Amino acid sequence: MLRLSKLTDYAVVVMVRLAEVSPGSNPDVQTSPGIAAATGVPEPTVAKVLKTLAATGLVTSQRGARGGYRLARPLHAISVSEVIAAVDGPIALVACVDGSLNECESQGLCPVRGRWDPVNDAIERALSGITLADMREAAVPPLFRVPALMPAAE
Amino acid sequence: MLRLSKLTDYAVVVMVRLAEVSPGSNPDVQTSPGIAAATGVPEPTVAKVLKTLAATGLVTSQRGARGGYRLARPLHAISVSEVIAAVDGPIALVACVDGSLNECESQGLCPVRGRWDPVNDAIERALSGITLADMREAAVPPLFRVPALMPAAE
DNA sequence: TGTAACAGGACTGCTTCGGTCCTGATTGCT
DNA sequence: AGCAATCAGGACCGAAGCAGTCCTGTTACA
Ligand code: FES
Ligand code: FES
Repeated sequence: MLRLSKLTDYAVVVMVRLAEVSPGSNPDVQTSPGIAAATGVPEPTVAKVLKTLAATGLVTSQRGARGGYRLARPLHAISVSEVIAAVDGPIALVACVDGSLNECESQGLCPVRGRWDPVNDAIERALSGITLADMREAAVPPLFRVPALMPAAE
Repeated sequence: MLRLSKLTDYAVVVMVRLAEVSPGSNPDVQTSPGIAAATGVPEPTVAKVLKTLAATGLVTSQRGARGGYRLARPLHAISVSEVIAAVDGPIALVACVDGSLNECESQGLCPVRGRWDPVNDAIERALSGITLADMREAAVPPLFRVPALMPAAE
């Protein structure tokens, strides 16, 4: 349980990569194929992730021929909870989100009504305190990141 | 994402019910059908949950004719993380936990290797601080909820 | 005008989960 | 001793969500 989806991890990878080129290089935006080549993630998948992130406002897009994507905020200003919420939907631990059973609304004695609220809030708080910059720091140490070194997935 | 399974919620419901046993009533243990009738959860499902909890040691079982289940620890000594780990497996946010594949190709360059560790640890810490007693308190007062009752771990 | 790149879906195969049921093993009671 | 109640443990199936791909516009630059 508490297994987050691969898409979320891809989102983190992509956004970290998106921040790697920002410091004043020739292009201020990066294209989906370029990021895919740099990260080793399949192009359609990375495109899907980028579109999702753009829809939620975590990254900004520039359409057209010389278009691409850009981070809306620096890494240290983006929390993990935002990324998870953007990719995997809102952080809801209980199943009462959908109207499977109507007894939850009318009765008021639903066992799951407010039970998981403290847990939910605690997780939300914990995830809000971690930024993408922290995750990059945690992942980099063993081998420094080399662009275009990725052996790709087999 | 971060949607915990219904089984986990059932486990909480069942364990809270298990603690409701009258101190000194006829049986010090409760049977699966009895708990199912008291909670409204289908009998096979509650039996499955109980068996899982018993396998992990969160509850103790008494076999035989007058058998049943009993909490191994009081509610305030059981954290939510234990229940989640018991029902849904270990709290692992990445997919590389099991040896489905040869782990990763090379752990040194794996992007997910240590990246989610701080997040994982933060969630674990947050969940460890909440006990079943806290969840019961949060769920019991549907109409008697007192604003100043929140323990609030801030 | 032509091309490069994003936008936003629809679609499908697959894994996992939720839920049920069956067959033993064990213990108390008659 | 025999019977009944109860747990133990797995097998099984259907449903749901997820991962991944692809297609058809729309926009902007050269
Ligand atoms: S299931 Fe929604 S309030 Fe209970
Ligand atoms: S997925 Fe297991 S180490 Fe990367």
